[in-house]
Amino acid sequence: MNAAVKNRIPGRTINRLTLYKRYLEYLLEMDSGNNYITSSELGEETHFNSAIVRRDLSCLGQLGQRKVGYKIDELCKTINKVLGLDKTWDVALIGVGNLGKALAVYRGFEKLGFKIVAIFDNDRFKIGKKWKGVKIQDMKYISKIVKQKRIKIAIIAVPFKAAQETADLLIKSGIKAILNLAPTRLTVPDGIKLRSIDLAVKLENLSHLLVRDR
Amino acid sequence: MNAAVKNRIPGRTINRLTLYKRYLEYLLEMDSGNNYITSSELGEETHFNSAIVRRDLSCLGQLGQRKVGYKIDELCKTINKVLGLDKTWDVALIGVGNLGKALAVYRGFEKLGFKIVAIFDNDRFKIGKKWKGVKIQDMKYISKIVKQKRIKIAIIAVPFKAAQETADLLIKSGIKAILNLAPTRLTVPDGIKLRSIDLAVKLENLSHLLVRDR
DNA sequence: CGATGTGAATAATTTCACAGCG
DNA sequence: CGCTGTGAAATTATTCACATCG
Repeated sequence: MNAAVKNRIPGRTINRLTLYKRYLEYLLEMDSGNNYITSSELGEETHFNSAIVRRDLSCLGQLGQRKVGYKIDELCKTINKVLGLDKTWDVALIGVGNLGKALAVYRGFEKLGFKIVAIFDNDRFKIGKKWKGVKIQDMKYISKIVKQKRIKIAIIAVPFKAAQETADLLIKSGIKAILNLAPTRLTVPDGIKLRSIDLAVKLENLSHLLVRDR
Repeated sequence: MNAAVKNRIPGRTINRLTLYKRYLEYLLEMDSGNNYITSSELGEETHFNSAIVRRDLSCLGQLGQRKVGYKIDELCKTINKVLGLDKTWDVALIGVGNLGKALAVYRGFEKLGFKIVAIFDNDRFKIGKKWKGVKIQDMKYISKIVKQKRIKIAIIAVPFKAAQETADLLIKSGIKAILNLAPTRLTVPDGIKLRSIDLAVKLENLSHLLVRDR
């Protein structure tokens, strides 16, 4: 059934890899002169136990050098590869409310390797406008353009009532991964990757913690 | 050391409670006529196993009725109480870039019980403007106003370079819980609640999944 | 020596499966 | 009967602790 189960890296590990990598890139940018980093240093910086740093990194192969640590640039490159960041991903953004707009103009994406190449909305006052050089198009062209450009990743930033039908349409058009920012649980077929950012979950978690501790 | 460790509800459970509650509220709004819901129905809807739904809900006390299920309105009320949502929380928003603006004008918050009562930025072109009736103020007044209004929750939506110092200032001013939207790991003292929303983590998780499965 | 990599121990979370009860 | 609530098993994740090796 599962073809690709050799050495599946745990989901939590993947999340931490992003955080490790962010710090490694910061170090490289700083050019501190230090070429190596130990698991304890990396752990301290990212607030994880050094043992889990080592176990996480051991998923990537034998990268460390005893007594020295991990070579920063090499480790960084390996993590990027595992995260699929050795290429740039074309991304479709659906919905240009304030949140969508925030994403559309956010420059950080491209640095990470995600390039918004298509933007859709169904507000006729927005259609035709450009954000960072990308024209906002009518949502009725989603299927055509996603297919044409072979886009694999989409960000859904539409109102929650429209989120599921948007997802369905995207998937029918060939999208393989969805980042859902609408505050609703999406249902997607097997094989489609889905991650959600849910503000309410985070906020209510905080308020719970506040009342829990008196 | 820990005064409030009687019946601490697991963090994952708390996250799911938000999702259960969202569906329950939807049902109440629909007024479908059905007053009860079973763990299987709730689980199916929220994509969780019915056993974990039952275990989660059992943390709240003995709420279910055998053969019938859980009374929707009662369950909803209990969850809200546990999540600290039986009152409205005043929230401070720091940073009115696109992301901050998206949050400032987002009407969903208030419905959840979070009211943005103070907005700060240090861009003098933004200071003085109003968003949804709340004036944007100079960040130098953070301490004064947070103390004055006794605000406990803050959302940080400033550029990542300013995030840590903003957090430090907020905490010194009496903030007890922070939702961090800046793409950086914050360090906060014990007792301060911190949750982060990290777009990069989510996106890179997706790209990893795409390359993992071919 | 001093760091990694990893078995083994521990902890946390989820799932199974069923007793118990209205 | 049909559901909840929950022991017990299974699974997953983290931490300890140390053999190993450059």
